[in-house]
Amino acid sequence: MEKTYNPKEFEDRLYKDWEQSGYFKAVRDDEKVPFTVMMPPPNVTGQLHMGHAVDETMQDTIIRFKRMQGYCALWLPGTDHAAIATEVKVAQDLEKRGISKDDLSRGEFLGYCWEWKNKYGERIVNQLKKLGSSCDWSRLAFTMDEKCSKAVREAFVNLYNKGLIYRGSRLINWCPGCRTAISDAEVEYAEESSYLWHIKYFLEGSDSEGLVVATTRPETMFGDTAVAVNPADPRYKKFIGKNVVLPIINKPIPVVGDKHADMTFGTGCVKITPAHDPNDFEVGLRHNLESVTVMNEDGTMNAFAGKYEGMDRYACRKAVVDELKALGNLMEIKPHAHNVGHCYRCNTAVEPRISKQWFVKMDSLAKPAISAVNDKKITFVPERFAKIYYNWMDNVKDWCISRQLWWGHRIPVWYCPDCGAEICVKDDPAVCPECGGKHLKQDEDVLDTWFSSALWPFSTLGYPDDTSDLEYFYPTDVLVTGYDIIFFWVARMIFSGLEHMRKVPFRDVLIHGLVRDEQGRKMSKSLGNGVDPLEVIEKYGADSLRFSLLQGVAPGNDMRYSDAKVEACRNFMNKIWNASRYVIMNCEGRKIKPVTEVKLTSADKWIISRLQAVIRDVTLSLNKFELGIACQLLYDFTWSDFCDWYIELTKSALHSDDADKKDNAVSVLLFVLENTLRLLHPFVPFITDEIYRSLPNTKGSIMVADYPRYNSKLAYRKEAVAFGGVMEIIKAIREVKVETGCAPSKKVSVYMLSDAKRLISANADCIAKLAGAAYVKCISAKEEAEEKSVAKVTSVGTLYIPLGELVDAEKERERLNNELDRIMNEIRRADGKLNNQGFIAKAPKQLVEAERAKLNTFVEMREKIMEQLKNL
RNA sequence: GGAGGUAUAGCUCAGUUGGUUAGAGCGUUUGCUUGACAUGCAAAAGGUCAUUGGUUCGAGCCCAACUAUCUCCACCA
Repeated sequence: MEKTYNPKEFEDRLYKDWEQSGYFKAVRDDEKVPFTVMMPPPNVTGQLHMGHAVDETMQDTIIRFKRMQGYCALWLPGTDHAAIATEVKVAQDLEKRGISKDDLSRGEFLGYCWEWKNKYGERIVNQLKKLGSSCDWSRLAFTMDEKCSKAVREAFVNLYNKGLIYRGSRLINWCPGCRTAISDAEVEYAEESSYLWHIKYFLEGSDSEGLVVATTRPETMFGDTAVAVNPADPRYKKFIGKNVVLPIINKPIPVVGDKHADMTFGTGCVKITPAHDPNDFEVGLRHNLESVTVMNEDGTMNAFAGKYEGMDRYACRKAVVDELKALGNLMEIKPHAHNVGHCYRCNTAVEPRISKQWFVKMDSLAKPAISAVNDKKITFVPERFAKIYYNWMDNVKDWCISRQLWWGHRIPVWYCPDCGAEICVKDDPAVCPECGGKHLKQDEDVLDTWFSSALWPFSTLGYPDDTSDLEYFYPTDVLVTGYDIIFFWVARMIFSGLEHMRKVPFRDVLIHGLVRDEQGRKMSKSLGNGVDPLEVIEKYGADSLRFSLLQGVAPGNDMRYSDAKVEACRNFMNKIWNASRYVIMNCEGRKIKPVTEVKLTSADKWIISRLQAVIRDVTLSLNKFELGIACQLLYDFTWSDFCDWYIELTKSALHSDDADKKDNAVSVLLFVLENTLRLLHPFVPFITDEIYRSLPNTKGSIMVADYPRYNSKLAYRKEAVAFGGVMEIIKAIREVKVETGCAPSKKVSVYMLSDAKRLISANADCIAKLAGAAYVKCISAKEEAEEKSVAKVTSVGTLYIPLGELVDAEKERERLNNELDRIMNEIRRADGKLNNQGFIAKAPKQLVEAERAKLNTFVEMREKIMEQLKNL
């Protein structure tokens, strides 16, 4: 083995080997319990970022853990077509190549999309492999592949036939620059300083009385079909039901009473333009108002604007204001700051526009989806995210599922121009089933991306067919994803699963946070602060990246990425590497025995007991999805307990001439190391397998080894606690050396006055080795120690170290007094607790006992220290 | 406007049914080529756990209020 850990040497090689071995494949096995994870399909818009790396690492860790535990573990990978995002990317890419989307037919454009998908889909798969993802590649899915498309058709037609899908008019966001509808998520709001124009609309038949409306958009007045006032507003109550006259075009419109009008804002009167404002649209529906669209698709005014027809909306605004001023209708202009939506792509101000769209009725779907979480059929981890889910589900509106795009699942509805029929069927119809007409035209729109991703947990397993896989692997077990898509995706999977499968899609939803940059900012393209996981892997190795993304992270919390963290993890990998190197080197020519046949030293019993505790705690943590805690447990055990203590403790045996002792030591070392590697494998798969394969007592890959199980027979509680005393002595000797300025290289003599003579004698060699002593000798009276000794009191006895000239009575007194202060504090604290009647009466007995024992030890130590002080 | 998060060592963060002397990494100080590892070892400094109350025998943890900060949703005629 090389002296330093070099992941590049083995990561790719091991991954190929895993793939060839078929370990990733999940085949139904009725002897085993299934455990299923569906990978949230990354968009094929580009490449994976750090957020994906966290998501995939968590899933891989869980699936590897379950696989080792003997479950039939399926992790199903895939990618998402990401309708609008991809379409925009492809169009941009074509533009760079000098091709305009406008010059292409639908079919031609889709050809380019598939080209794009193949390229980036493959790139994503390669990145997933670099991370070590153990997913079943034979099942790799894509939201637009045949399987998923069939599921989409089925789901759509079923909902349609149930009357849960309908077509209706709605106000949508329209980008006059791109001349396309864009979704709410693609609108970016920015504050703009503008004006609030107060315009007087005269009462019909009056040239003095009227209502003053306040508006930020005077140019839309041609589309006004009412003026609204609050029905509770005493100022305007009397106007409700009367008509006012629109200036310029002199059109009478009614005054309606509607709660939308805020009495405290502006003048309290608001003009209602249902075709150009979402709120006004709602008001229009409530009062049966006409909608008048006054603009063309490109943002210029249309014929309803009369003489302004053809003028740009902003030029028109200015002109209208001027004219109103001239007419005497403009009462006031107030500066006003407000948010204006802009197209995320071309930054043009978005224009609300009425259009016909397809919707899913949400009422009947939402109810069971809410109950499923309420009834704990689905659990969010951490629990608080259930609130976010409820918050959205409780207020959910009908879901607009049509998009004016080309890339996506085309809506399976055909229109017959001959008889006017609307046909929704699973298979493309050749003729109109109503009239036999042959001129059927399919709806031009495609479905919202989330419509297909909502079916992901079952479309990938064969739905709508009744497959054996679907029966075995569905419902899936845990869904791992970021909190940012709880409502976009998680919620939709839940109601879709319940609707189409009659079963929840997963039992647990494990939510993680965002990865931010070192300054805590969101990683984004525009800031250019994104970190490419591949570059990190190249520099530090996949295991280091994986460990750094899991360690020290609480579920659901955001985390910051920093090179320093990955570097620290790389150092940990190096530690594992070198500890293993040490163990393997020492195995040479030794007889390896099962630990049950080894005569165990107290150090052996201590480390084996610690190992059992770690096995128990790591397994518990993993079952609760507390990956960060599990990592910390393993980190501390491996570095501190195993490397810093146990390996050092074995050195005196390994450097001795006693072959039997050496065999024993190596056997225990190997046992602990091998278990540790198996514990670590789900987190850091590469390094653990690489080492595992070179251990003398293993064969095959660690991937398919059993996950360690807690064994109470190997938990030597008493001995492990007693061994703590040995460690305390070692630390005490080291402290004395530092405190007295004794050269670390000087081998001191140590005399122990203690009741635990057997323990100390048995470990005298180890203590000497680790503390840098010549020897450790037990004595029965302090007089047996040499004069001019420094004394140190521990909970297992007093130790004396003769240091001759280095002993400075003054310094010694100070040191002992400091020590005494500390002990006195402890005594006061424990005393206070034990004198508290409430504590004695109500605290658990064990705790009270422990406190008593502690107090006794401290009191003993105090006596000894005071005696030392007297002797000085 | 609505919902939610966070506040613990100089920095980044753990701390999950409330119970040892509140931990880790990085950084800092001191000393070490200690036959696996300087990507290392040893020793140490550094915290009134944002603030104020409350519940409890006992609070970093539970409750209330307050301050700061971040995020999401809705949206401002």
